[in-house]
Amino acid sequence: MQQDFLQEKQRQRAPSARALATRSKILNAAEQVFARHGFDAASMREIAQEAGVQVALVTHHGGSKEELFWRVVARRADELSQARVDALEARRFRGPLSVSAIMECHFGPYLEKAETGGAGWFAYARLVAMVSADTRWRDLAAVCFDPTAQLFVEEIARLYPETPPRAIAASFVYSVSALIALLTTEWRMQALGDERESLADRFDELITFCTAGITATVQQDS
Amino acid sequence: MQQDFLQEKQRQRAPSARALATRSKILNAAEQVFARHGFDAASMREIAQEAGVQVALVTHHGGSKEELFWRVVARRADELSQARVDALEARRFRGPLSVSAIMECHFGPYLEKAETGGAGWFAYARLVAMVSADTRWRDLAAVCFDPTAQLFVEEIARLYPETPPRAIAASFVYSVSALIALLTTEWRMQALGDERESLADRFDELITFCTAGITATVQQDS
DNA sequence: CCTTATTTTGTACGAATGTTCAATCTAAAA
DNA sequence: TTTTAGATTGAACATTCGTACAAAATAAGG
Repeated sequence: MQQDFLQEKQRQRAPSARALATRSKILNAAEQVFARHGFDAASMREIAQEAGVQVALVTHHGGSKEELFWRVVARRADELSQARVDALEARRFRGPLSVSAIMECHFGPYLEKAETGGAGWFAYARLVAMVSADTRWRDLAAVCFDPTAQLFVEEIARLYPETPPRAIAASFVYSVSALIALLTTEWRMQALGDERESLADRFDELITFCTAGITATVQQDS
Repeated sequence: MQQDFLQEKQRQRAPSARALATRSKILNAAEQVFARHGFDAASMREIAQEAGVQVALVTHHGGSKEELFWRVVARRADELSQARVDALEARRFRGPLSVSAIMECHFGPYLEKAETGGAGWFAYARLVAMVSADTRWRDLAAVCFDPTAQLFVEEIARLYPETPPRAIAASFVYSVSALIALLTTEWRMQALGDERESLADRFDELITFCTAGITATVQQDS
């Protein structure tokens, strides 16, 4: 994805290897702190401390607090969006698509990254929840999330040409919100009697839930 | 619901009618400001200004900022929980329950209140989203939300005795998260092509979605 | 080696925050 | 009417916040 929303300032030299390392260290620290406290309660000072650098260095690499949040979200969103589109393309070659296949192409790549990529991707899930819930991040969502989501909605719409797109868009948003709930409100499920099981099993269950929901909705509205 | 988590200080006189009025004015103002900016970005000063009173008066009636948030959430949660339980009881007299009937008893009372009760209930939806997403409100959710949710989960579990409760709890959380998404991320749905329609129609669609999802999940896991 | 762009440090500023407290006003109770 | 608990005001406190800036350290390019 082209990141034209915040270009780097003009450089005369390429950033040094060490600079790139600290830059990544700062983004990781910001990701953890933002996920832990939310945007407003997170402080630049805690981010700096978590990264082991000075406060001004965070500003130097990340820009303002708001710009820093953009960079943190966009970094993972770009990687994940690419993986989702790739999964969809690969699946297309293996025959005609179904609703469950499309949802697997959307949920699957995140599962793989979360299982192998450590705490960063779980923190990212909390950031997605924040961005989706707060109208303040409208533009961020429009840049980072909407294009890929639009792609998947259209893919489902192709399966049901006589169903109005709005019904599909709504049920897709419900599905994504359920995914975010799975990743961010595990404590609430446990409080209601859901003991821990493997993340992969939960994903299978979720895909069953969403596929049935989407199918029932489009059939009712067509 | 018994509100033992923060009792009033001992009084020698009953609060005057005017005091009760300003108290309610403050809770309403806090509700709006919390919903608008989130807990951390909301300021006691903006709440005071919105209520047309001094800052110290907000503290006097609401306690600390955190206590004030509890009071704001608990006020609506108690009323809504009562309505949901009443709806379930009333429905039981009209014959055997189904999944869709149970979900209607959960979603319906909110719809009625939102359609007649003005902006307060829409603000409350945003507060529920915050509480559900942030582990900081674990105790608040346990007191205000979990008992009623537990009741509905058990009601569904009674329909499928051979299904493990955790599958039902998970799909119920997915359903509630979809309801919250419907109420708080309308802008995201519109960005994906969902034009505005009546709230009641959206609720019908959502119940279709959730009923199908729950039914498919419990049948797969039994 | 020397120059210079970049990275990193340390510090400081002004603004905004939640909370507290004494003083004043209101109205219920005696 | 007198008394007094409670409601309301206004101002102040200490703290934390995001940001800016100059100086020092680093490393790349000539």
